[in-house]
Amino acid sequence: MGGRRLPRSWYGGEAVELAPLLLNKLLVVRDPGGGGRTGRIVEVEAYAGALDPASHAYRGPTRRNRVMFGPPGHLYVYFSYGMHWCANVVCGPPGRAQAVLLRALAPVSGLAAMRDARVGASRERDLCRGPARLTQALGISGADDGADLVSRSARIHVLDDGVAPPDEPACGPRVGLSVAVEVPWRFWVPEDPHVSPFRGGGRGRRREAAPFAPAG
DNA sequence: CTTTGGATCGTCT
DNA sequence: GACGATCCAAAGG
Repeated sequence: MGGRRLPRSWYGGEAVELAPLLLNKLLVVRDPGGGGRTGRIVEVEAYAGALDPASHAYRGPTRRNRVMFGPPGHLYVYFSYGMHWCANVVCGPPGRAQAVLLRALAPVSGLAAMRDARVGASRERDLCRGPARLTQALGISGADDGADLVSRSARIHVLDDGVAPPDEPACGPRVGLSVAVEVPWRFWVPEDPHVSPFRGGGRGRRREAAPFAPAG
């Protein structure tokens, strides 16, 4: 599985700028047996910390969100709806609590292990289609909250295998929010079948991402 | 394809 | 005590 790790400095940019650059990168989880599970990132959402009412970090540090307030290049994993795990890449300058939520992957390797972890996913397309599905498929859980993606010995890595991000990533509103509903900080690879379905009315389209600060 | 309702519990007010 | 950065199955077009 070729590809090089990205240095910590790479994660230091603003979430809104980094999110589209994460598209087409590889998310790799090393399994104890020596095998691994890999998916290509095809859908993400940016969350801008204290500036963003939709961010878990909007109201300041808490026990749950403390990892976001630390250095970039770590994983923020949270427990959702009493039964799911979702994973974010922490980015931005330390203390800004910015993060990029990983929403969907195109499975690349370790498909058998993914299927074992997701009994009931009938189609390959559904293995990693959704933020909680992808953590389940790759075996990411609360035990990985705070994991360092940059260190050589890490269990979880983000790799650049030379596939460039889309020239024109699609973008649109983020999914599942009750605030900042119009802010178009969800980014995905256009036409990719592994992107999760949008729920909440309106379709995303190709357009320019809004400037950094939310309009409201 | 779409809509609807239930599951389930940590987190923060 | 209320509310989720969700998923799934079931039912209807």
